Amino acid sequence: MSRVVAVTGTRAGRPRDPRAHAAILAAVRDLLTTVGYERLTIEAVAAQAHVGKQTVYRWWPAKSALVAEAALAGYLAMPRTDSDPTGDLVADVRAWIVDAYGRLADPATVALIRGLAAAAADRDSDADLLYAQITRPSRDQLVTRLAAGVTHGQVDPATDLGVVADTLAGAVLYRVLARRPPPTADDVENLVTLVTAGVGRRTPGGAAHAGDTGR
Amino acid sequence: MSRVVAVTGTRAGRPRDPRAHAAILAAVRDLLTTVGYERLTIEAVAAQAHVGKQTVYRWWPAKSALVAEAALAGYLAMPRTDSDPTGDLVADVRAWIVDAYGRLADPATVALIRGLAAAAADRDSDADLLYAQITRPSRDQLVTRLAAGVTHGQVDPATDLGVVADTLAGAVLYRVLARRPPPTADDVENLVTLVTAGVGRRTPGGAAHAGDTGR
Amino acid sequence: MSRVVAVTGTRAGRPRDPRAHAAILAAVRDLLTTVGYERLTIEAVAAQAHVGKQTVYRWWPAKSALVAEAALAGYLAMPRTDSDPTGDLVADVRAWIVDAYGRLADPATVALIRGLAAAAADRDSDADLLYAQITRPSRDQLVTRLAAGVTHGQVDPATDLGVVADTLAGAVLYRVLARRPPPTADDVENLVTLVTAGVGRRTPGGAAHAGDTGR
Amino acid sequence: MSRVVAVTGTRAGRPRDPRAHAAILAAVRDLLTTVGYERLTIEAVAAQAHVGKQTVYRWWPAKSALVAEAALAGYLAMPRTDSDPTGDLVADVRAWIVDAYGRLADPATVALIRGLAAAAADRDSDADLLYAQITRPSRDQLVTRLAAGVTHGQVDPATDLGVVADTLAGAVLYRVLARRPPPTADDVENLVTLVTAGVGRRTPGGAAHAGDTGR
DNA sequence: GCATAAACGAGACGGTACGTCCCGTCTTTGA
DNA sequence: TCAAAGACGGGACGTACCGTCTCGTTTATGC
Repeated sequence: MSRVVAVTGTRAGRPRDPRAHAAILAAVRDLLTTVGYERLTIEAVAAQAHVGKQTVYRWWPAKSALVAEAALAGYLAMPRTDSDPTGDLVADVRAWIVDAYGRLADPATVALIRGLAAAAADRDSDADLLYAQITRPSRDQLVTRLAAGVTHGQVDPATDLGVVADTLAGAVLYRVLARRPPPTADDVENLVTLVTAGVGRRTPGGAAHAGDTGR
Repeated sequence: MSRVVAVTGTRAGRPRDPRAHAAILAAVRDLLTTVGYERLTIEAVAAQAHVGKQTVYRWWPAKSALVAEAALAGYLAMPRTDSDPTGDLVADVRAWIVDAYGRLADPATVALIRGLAAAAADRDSDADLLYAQITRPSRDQLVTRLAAGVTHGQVDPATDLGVVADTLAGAVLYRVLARRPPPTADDVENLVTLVTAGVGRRTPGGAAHAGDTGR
Repeated sequence: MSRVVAVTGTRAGRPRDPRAHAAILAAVRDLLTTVGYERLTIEAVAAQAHVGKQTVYRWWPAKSALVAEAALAGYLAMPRTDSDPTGDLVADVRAWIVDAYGRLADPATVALIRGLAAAAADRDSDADLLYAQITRPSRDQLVTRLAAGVTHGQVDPATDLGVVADTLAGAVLYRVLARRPPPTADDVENLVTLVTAGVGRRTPGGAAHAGDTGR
Repeated sequence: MSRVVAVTGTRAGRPRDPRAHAAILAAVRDLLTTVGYERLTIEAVAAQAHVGKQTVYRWWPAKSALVAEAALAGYLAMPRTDSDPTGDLVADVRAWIVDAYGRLADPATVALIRGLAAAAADRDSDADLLYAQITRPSRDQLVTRLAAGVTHGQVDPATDLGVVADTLAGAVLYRVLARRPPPTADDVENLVTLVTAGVGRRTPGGAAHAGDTGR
């Protein structure tokens, strides 16, 4: 019957069980890989995690949020962190592209990305947050490499590196969603060429390059 | 998506009612716009179209097929057909990009694209078909313009135009799915620069970029 | 798409399946007997009847309604119809009481009566209807016998037979609900005496009998 | 219903809070009146009493026990204790009946009785205990009055007063559960007649009624 | 014409999952 | 040790849709 509220910040009541939390996210990842986003049900998640449905609903408002957190909680294969920029722009861009497509060899990663795409379609509020989270680490890595290119004089300083990174990330995502076959070595090389040429130093005052003069 | 009718003679029985067919597709488009793919139900489609559920199931096997046909049956805003290549590569690419983003001003178009993305995530079988249908008209138009660029000597003949078109389409699709704000004039210009520079004539025999020559 | 309404009274759509209807009521009776009203769940009813939950909810608004119909649909053991009034008031009343208590030997009957009591507690609207249905056949039979008693001059014509019948029915119901042990022969005899004496011919103008004079 | 406390010395630890105890019972009575037994939940009781659920479960094993104690802890309107037998059998019986029905004017009393009936239906173990507790004070009072009638020669000494009292109590309970409208003055009078006549002095050695005497 | 056949609106069917409520238990902080 | 708070695994609730299955009705072909 005491109505005194604790002064300290720790709330009364049983604290959240981290094991349940982790089991739920693991179940989401498994089910996403096996049955896909549309056929993933919260009922199945709870069952597989040996958890009451209410425990899921207590912490996540919707299936999309669940998938989002599962993806962001370290279950999404991340870019290799050990490949630092070499200073060779072409090699660096090629390495990034190869790495990005390479990670798509893991079915769980592909399933998570597709799930996130579907989740984003369901969550107006933070769709761009979700996409940012998916692509940011990769994107930042690419931006770093391009910035090194600027330093080495291989990349035009006027280039908006963000636009380049987003475009490349979009191209990769597109292949995943459209379920295109993995790119061939030629495809990769063409993409490398497009990007490296596209960001190369340009004559001041003109948006186009030497080809313009051939007109 | 609808059942193929035998070429040899018309079968007996009441023929398919085209009014019901159209009403269903219209209901799909409306519901996609208002509630989105995930919350679109066949029950609601049938109710809104004043049609029995069986009439829907008779002609479409799944929700994704319904959405696909709704998108392909003229409900998806198509690229303007009246803008022929001018021969000015920069202007042509810019026109294409502006046109592509411009069509996204229609909420119904955006809803259909998102719906198709979700449907494709659910249907391995025809994901690339769906994406091809969404992006092909646009994509072909861009390829045509780039090919004109080749003719005019503005585009390197070695360029794989398909890769360029896919990359640009992916970048646009990415912005739609991620619900990014509409691109600014600067964004567009940066994208134009990236692409036009990327496809420009290069020194033969090398993947090296324009910057190489300027050094 | 035709909007013409049929002239006939038969509604469109698939008609109600009487087999599902019967299976549900049978399941209710079984479960009522085995687990009792409180632990009877609609989920279990549907499962046992091999029926979808919605089919139950489509026709019955609540568990209480379900139990009510199960009881009234012939699943409640009824009074023997072959025992006509003999004209001997004491024998007739005794026969009625013995019969009433005898029917309580069937566990299903007892379970149904208890379930109806609980259901009536849940259904303000028609609790007295429910009780009337439970007790009416018995009650009417008793009223018939007492009426014969009036004809034979054994029962005071001023007696409100309904009050008598309700009182006796209430006494029986009370024993069921209170789970009293079955009445002994003496109990029955005492009850017979109470009633037969209570309805006996009285001197006109007075509510009480000879005992009054002792005052 | 609450746990028995050892007589030998007070145990260590915080003593039971009587305010919580009382608040719980009050909440039970309120909820029983407002929502009824079926929709009364322990969760709601705890919330309304500003008490933790565990505090309820610590002292009461089940909803029925809670309702039982609420009824017995002075929340059930009791018979008036100031009306002693006058020696006038008819007046005494009439007073008892009027008093019994009069107490049913209080909605909380009616709700408690209905709740107890439902609880008893759910708990084989103490159904008769519950009923005894509800009806005993009333019942005993009636037996006392009838016993006075025996003394005054108005009641046949062979009468089993318990059977009479139970029958009358059952009749009253029946009206409550069946939600019959309050009895009219005529109904009361008829019931008084039935009982007073039924228990009146009879000719020795026969179960026959007053009418037998040919009067 | 008149049978046959298919499509139609309607809606009941056996099911699955939804998101919520409550069960009875457990685990924390605080008195 | 009791109490308030509140998370936990679990079960049932009543609802929404799924995809299927009758119904009566409508609209065509073909005998």
